[in-house]
Amino acid sequence: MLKHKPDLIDRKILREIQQDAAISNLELADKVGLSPSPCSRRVKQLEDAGIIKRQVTLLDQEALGLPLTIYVHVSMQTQETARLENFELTLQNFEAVQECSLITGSDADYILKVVMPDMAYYEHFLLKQLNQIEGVASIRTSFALRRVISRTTLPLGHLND
Amino acid sequence: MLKHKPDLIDRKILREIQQDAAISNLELADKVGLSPSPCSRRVKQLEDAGIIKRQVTLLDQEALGLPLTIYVHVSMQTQETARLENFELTLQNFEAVQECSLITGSDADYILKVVMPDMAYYEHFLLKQLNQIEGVASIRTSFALRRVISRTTLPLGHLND
DNA sequence: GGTGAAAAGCTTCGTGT
DNA sequence: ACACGAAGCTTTTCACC
Repeated sequence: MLKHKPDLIDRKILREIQQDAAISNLELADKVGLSPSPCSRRVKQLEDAGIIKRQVTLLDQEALGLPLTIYVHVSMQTQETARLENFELTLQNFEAVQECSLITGSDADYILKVVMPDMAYYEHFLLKQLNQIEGVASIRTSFALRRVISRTTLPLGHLND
Repeated sequence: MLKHKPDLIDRKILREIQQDAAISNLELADKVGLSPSPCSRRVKQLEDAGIIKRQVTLLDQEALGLPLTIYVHVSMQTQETARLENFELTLQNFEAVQECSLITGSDADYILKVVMPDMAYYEHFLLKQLNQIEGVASIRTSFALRRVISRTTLPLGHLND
């Protein structure tokens, strides 16, 4: 899906705004070596091309009282479409679930990343919510001891000419 | 780490700006039922309290030619501190690594989430980069067949009075 | 915390190169 | 396609209620 292949300046723009969405067009233009007008034009084009999705504010997990990050591997009894759909739909209701992917190459079917205030909350989530969903066969829990890398910036190196 | 416990209005603010960092203070104030001045005051307080970290722009993985999301479980030969530190430091150089956590409750030591343009890139990453790091014992690869949930918004429900 | 006004900043044009 | 410059607007920031 590479309709609008970003050139060198586009990539500079993307690099900057990925790190800081609050940057003004003026400062952005300066950093990428452009004047404000063509810079904002390029940003708009990148939005229209669907490359720029949206701007979000990142909060601090610890400061909000969510020190626990947990990776959960979920296996399903069957791979029936209806079962999977129901599982995925139910999961949408749990705000603690930051990520969920259907995966292959593992004994599990889904991998989840969830954040929690403490163990009591996780126990409740595990036994009363996740484990209650129809079709769940087994669950394996991995606690994150330490966050080594946590990035929202996508790599752009593969776009080089 | 709950120095400044956010009240109801704070939580409304956090909910809004988590979803859209581009919202103006005027519109934000309106949405949370405040006038602009106290609203911006609260946002500043939340920043000072370390609850608000920063604003970022999210890009589209597919539009950028990065259709592959891969979860990688890495086991280390030993848990020697120096080895782990070297592994973690080396990993910082790989922009494709979106997340990396040291985990327990699994046979693996680290779980990684990486994004890739295609299989050839991943093969290179796996054999020439990840596998070359001192102390890596074994690597298990799980391809994401489908992204079910991908959120950057932290849950706030546990803060309710 | 609300209201108002002033000041500062940004974005957006048009024009020219 | 980019640079420059002016106009117009929004936003932030006070002082005061």
